[in-house]
Amino acid sequence: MTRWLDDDEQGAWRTFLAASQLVQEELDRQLQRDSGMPHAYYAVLVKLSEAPDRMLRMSELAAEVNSSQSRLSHAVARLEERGWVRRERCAADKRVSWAVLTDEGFAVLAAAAPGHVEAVRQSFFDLLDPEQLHRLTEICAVLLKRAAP
Amino acid sequence: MTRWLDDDEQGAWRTFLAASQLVQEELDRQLQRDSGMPHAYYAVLVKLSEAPDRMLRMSELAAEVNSSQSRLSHAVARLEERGWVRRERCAADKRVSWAVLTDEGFAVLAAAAPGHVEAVRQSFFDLLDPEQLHRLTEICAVLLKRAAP
DNA sequence: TCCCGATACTTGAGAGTTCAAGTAAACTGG
DNA sequence: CCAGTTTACTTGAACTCTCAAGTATCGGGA
Repeated sequence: MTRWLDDDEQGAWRTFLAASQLVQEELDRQLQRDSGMPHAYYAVLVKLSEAPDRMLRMSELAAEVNSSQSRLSHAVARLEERGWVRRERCAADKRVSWAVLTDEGFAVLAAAAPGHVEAVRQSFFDLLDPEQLHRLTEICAVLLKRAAP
Repeated sequence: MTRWLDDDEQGAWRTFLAASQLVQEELDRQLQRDSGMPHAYYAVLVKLSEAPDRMLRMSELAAEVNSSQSRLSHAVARLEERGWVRRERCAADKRVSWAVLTDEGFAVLAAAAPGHVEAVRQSFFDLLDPEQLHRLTEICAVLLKRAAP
C-alpha cells in the first residue's frame, strides 16, 4: 500500500531537492575554485576557529560539522598535509585526539571567508526577503528536529 | 567591505544547510542500502521512465537531473554495465546518443520506488503541514529561478 | 587483577564526482 | 568547399566520501 506522491507533492519534492542541490553545488564550486577546498573542509576550519583555543576533539568536531567520524578523519588528514590543522593526542585519555587549527589554517580561512560570504549572499540571502528567510529557517528547523534522538 | 553575516543570518544559513544535507543524506543512504544505487542514479532511471519511449538524449537527460554531462556520462556507463540502461547512437546526428531504459532497469526502478517514496514521506512530507509545504516550495522556487540564464 | 565490552579514532578499498582535456561530428562564413 | 568554430559526448586522473573492518584505550565487573 504505497502512499505515492501526487503531482503537487512531486513538484514540491523536486523543487526542494533541486534548490538545495543548486545552492550547495554553487557554494562548493566557489570554495573549490577560489580557495582550493570543498565546503566540508571549510566547515571544519570554521568550527575550529570558533572553538576555545581553536581546538576540538575529533568526535565533537564531527558532530559539529554533521560528518561521520570516518569522513572527518580523512578530511583532517588532508588538512594536516596542507599544514592547516594539527593533531594532538590527549594525555588524559589516549584514545582521543584533538584537532587544532594552525596559524596558517586560520590565515587561509580568513582569506577564504570574504569571498565565501559574498557567494552565500548571492546564492541565498539576496534572493529572499526577511519574511521568506524567517519562514524558511523555521521550516528547516522542523526538518532537523527529528534528527536529535 | 565584506557584508558579514549577523547572528540571525548565521543561524538561518546553517539551519538551511544542515536540513538540506540531512534530508539528502538520508535519502541517499536509503537508496544505497535498499536498492544498491545512489540517489543520482535513481533520478536518472526516474527521468527515463517518464520520457516518451523511455529514452532521452544524454544532454537532455543531464539537464533533467541537474547533472553535468561528465557526471551523467559516468553514471550511464555504470548503469549500462548493470544492464539497466542502454545507449544508442543517433543516426540523424551522430554526435548525439540516446539513453534508453531497459526492461530490467524499469523493473529495478519499480522495485525501488515504494521504499524510496516511503522514505521521502518520513524525512520530508510527514514532518510538514500543508501550509509549511506550500511556503517551502514557493521559497525554493525563488532560489531556483535565478539559475535559468 | 584480568577479561570483556564500550569508546575513540583510523585505515583501506570501492564508488561517485569533478575538472580539464580529448574525440568526433556538424555547422558557418569567407 | 573547406578551415575554424561550436556542439555532443567521453575519458582519465585526482579527490572525496562511504562502508566495513581494524587498532588502541578505557571502564567495570568476576
